[in-house]
Amino acid sequence: MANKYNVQEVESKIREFWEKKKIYKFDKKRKGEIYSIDTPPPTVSGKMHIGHSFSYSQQDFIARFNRMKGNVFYPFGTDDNGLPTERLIEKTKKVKSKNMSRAEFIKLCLKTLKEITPDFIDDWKKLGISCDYDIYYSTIDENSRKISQNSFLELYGKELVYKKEFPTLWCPDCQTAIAQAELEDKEENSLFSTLKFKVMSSSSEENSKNAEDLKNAKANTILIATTRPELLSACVAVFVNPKDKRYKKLVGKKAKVPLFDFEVPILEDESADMEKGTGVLMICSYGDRFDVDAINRHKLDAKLVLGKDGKILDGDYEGLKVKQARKQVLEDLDKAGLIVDKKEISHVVNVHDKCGNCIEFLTTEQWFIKILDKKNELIKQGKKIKWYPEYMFKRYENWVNGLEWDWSISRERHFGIPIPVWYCDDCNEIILADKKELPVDPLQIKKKCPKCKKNAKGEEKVLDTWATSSLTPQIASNIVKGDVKLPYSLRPQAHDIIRTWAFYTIIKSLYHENKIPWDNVMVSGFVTLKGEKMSKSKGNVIQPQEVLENYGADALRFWAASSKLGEDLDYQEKDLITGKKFINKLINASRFVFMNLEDFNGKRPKKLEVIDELFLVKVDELIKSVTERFENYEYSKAKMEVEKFFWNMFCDNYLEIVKKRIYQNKKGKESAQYALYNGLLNVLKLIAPIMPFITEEIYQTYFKKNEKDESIHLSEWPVVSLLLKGNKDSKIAENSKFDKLIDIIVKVRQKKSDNKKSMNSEIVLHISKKEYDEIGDMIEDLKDVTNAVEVKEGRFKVEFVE
RNA sequence: GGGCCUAUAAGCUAGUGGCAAACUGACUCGUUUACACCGAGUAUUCCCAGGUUCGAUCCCUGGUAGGCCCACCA
Repeated sequence: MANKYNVQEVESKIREFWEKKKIYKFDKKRKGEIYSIDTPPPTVSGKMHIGHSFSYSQQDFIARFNRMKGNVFYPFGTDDNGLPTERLIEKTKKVKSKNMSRAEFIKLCLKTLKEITPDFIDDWKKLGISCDYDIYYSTIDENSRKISQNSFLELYGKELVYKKEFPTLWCPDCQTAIAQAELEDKEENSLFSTLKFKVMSSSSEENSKNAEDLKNAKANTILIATTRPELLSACVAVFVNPKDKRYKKLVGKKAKVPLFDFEVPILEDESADMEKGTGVLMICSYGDRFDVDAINRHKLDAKLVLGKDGKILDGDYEGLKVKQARKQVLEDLDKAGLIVDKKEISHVVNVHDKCGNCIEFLTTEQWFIKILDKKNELIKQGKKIKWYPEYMFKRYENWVNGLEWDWSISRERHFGIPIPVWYCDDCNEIILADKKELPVDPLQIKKKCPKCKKNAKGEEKVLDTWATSSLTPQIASNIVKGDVKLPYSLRPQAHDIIRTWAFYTIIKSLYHENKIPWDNVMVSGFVTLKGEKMSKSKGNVIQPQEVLENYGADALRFWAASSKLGEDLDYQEKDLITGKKFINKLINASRFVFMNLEDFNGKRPKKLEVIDELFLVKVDELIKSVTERFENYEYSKAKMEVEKFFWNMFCDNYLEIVKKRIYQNKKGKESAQYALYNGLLNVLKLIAPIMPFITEEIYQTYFKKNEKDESIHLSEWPVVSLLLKGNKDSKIAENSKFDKLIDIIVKVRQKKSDNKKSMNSEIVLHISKKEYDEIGDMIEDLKDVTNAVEVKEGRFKVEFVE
């Protein structure tokens, strides 16, 4: 091994070795239970970002640990069927999906994906993510399309999918329906305007044909505050609270909508908050979700004023976008003297998570999956899964409890998996695709209505990307022909998509297989920079490619292992440096160990020196603890324990203790060699899941000739019994002797330091009789490490030899 | 407004019902058979208040601050 460690060189050499030898190939015949991982397919976005490198490292620790304990199924996929991909293609290819035919655009998407995906995946390989990249899926490939469309058909058959015309969440910018889970909050400044509505003293007998009378009637005025004056023309009612005495007498009368001069009923409804605004609430179709509820409740007729493009449909404001219309309406109201008060407020509005634009409610025909009547069952499923950290289950539960709509799965997009249905032009019959023809694009295939034999029209909508990515376990299983079944062992993911990916996957596997999708979920946090979430807009982005270039994958992974599961981690350059130092130390210690192992035959000597045996007991304790840590997904503690042990126990103490014995060919040399060899090998194995490159490099350089396994990552996870033989209790008792020895060494070092002497200055050491008796069989070692010419009984004292 | 998480040294983090700890940084010292990307040593600390307890940084209650999710959108 070269003296100077060239990270780039070594890591790419090791990577090539892994690929050539197919170290991470899934082989179901390999012994050991299969630990299956539902790998998150990253959205193809050009480059891996730091958050990816963080969370994928964390799942890889677990994957590698389990590979050494048995067998691992670890596929890789990319998510590339939705809006983000459309946007990426539009941006990189400088095209507008809207201006292209669907077939043309899809062709371009697929072609571009083919170009960019390999480079994209390469970043994962460079990080040392140990997936079997041959078990690969894309959420737009044939297998995925087939499974996704099949899921749709199956759920339709079970009456869990339905189509309905309903006011749904709509993004005017993306021009598609969206799901509740795709909403995000955004703080926005708005003008909160108080408008004058005339109250007509109409009774039930009177109506508008007596216009003359009404005009003469004594017209009261009520004030209504709103942030959405552009929806005035869609006003369908005015609500007051039944308990509100101020407005009691108005109930049953009609209010005249300012500017538009039509009348709407004044109704009592609990939802009107007496404290808010003027206590009077106007209901428009549709300002928000409460308008939707209110209109349904009172069976009011909705008015359609907004088009799918977010523009006003007709009237004086036709063609204006929501915000323009708002401005114009306000100006006109102002001119007419209908505004009593205006104030600037800051409030939170719902925006689409993909584009950040305000959502609207539009009545459109959409496909839904039933979930509202299954809340309890879905929570029950969630409870069967083990969540790491445990409290993440709460987030899931809260989300399920707070659901208000069924899952809207259809999207008005070009690029996506088509919904496999046709509609008869004549009788509107829904014609389903045949399972055998999947995957299918209904726009490409002509069908006839089985009833009236007329031509049927293909559905233009596509499935939302979550409708497909919620099937990743089934998609991956299908690649290996069902060798891996649900439930998987593990779903790794970040906490922001509990309400989407985790939730939807749980729904699908409940509906399709009546199972939980996985036994365990491990939830990663985010990467922050100085406490702030990284984002391109803030410009505080760290590129993992640069980190890999400067420090290497092992150091990056070492950093990623320093945060507890579920917790956000602040990016700190110094952590990378610490990782790099640790790598260096591993290299140097290994070189030193093997410098002294040239005449070592690999066999266990008949008798181990006490100190060596005790050291190996320490290693055993470490193995036991680290194994438990990994089993509980506590990789950060595992890392910390190995790091600490290696640096302090192994290098600073044990190596120092046995140095002289080996240099000077003293008695017990073989015993020390044996302990060094096994101690180092086990430490390497314990840290291998976290730092796969350097451990492999050291294994190949020094251990391979004696060890049977082709790669350290295919070697067996260390087991405790190796060293802890015989009476366990007595070993532990003796073990405290080891600690005692360390205590004395520390005290001697302190004395030397106090006296400004070098660590290898010669001394005569005095220790108490009790100590002397206790560590009696290790006196030679004590002499070696403290450079004492003599150890005497008596009060503790360090005498310096001139 | 509801739920959840977090609060420990200058920084980042472990940890425990009984002398509070690692790493980085600071300071002092040392370095000739792995490593100066090293070794040894020193200093500094448990958010606030109340309770349980012989004893609380840890458990309980309340508060404060920060983060996340949800609700609020007239």
